[in-house]
Amino acid sequence: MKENTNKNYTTAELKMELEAAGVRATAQRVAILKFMRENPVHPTADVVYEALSDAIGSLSLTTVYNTLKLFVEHGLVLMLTIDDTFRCFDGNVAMHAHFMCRSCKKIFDMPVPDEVRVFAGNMDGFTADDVQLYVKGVCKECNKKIS
Amino acid sequence: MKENTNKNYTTAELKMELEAAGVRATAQRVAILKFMRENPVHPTADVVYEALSDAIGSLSLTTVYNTLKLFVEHGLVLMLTIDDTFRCFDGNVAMHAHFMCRSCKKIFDMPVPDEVRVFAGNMDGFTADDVQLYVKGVCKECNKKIS
DNA sequence: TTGTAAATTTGCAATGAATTCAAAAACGAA
DNA sequence: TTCGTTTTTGAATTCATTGCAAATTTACAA
Repeated sequence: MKENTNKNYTTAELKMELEAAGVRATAQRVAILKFMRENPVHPTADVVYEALSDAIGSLSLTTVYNTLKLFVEHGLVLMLTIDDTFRCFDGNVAMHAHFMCRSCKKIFDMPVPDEVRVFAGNMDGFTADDVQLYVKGVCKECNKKIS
Repeated sequence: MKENTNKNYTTAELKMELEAAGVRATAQRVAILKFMRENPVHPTADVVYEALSDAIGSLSLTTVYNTLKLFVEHGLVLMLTIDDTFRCFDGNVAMHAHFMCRSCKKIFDMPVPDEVRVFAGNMDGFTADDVQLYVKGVCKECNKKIS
């Protein structure tokens, strides 16, 4: 529904972003943030690990788990829980909804109704820091195949 | 934010509901559906099992998992994926949002903005069958304790 | 009722994503 | 360089969920 602008990031840019967020800019963190920023996908920790383990021979899956958790805590990436069988992440932290296709399992980004944005501010006594709108069904492509 | 009306259900009512949904009404299924309908909580499979294993001595945790999965497939209960560390279920299938407190971990029901309801119909080529709005933050009670 | 095939339940073993932990490595300040 | 701290690594572990095969229950026909 929405194409991510897929620009490239320099190491300097990524280091600045990490330090601005208050996390030390190690080689592993720069590589993981670069992957999350440049790829408009919703990878699991394992997918990130597989994508980077060639370039960083020593990379450990534990480091990917730790780093993504750290990034979530510092607001650098989002954690999605749209599917209960795996945890995935999103390098696009701007507010948007997610659609997961029950057939092909792909996750799509979608715009969010304005009302959802203001929704979080309207809860007497409750303070919200994260709003996720998840939709499940069948995507355009799979609907074509079925009919 | 919203109190569930917590009426009692007769076995006859529950059996009728199961059969109307197309599932055979066994003793275990009636007991599990009764628990889900009468308790306005968001239990994990294990919580349901603990709640019922005294009354049904032979009950197996596997049966609870299988039955809740079956109920989800037949629209009798909802599965929530608001937290990635556990899967929980909701006996209230009317559309509503969920708020999870990061402090006490409780899950609250909330009304949903009307726009979210119509949202699912507005996606060119995509067909939606499930919409979940998850909000995380700190609940009223925990906010009081902190301040 | 009784027999029989199908559906359901049970309990234990297996799975696999995520975490723990302690040792090794990298870092940063002096 | 040295020292103390932070980060990374990988093997072992955890634990919620699932697989599976045997036991039980059910529906229904004879």
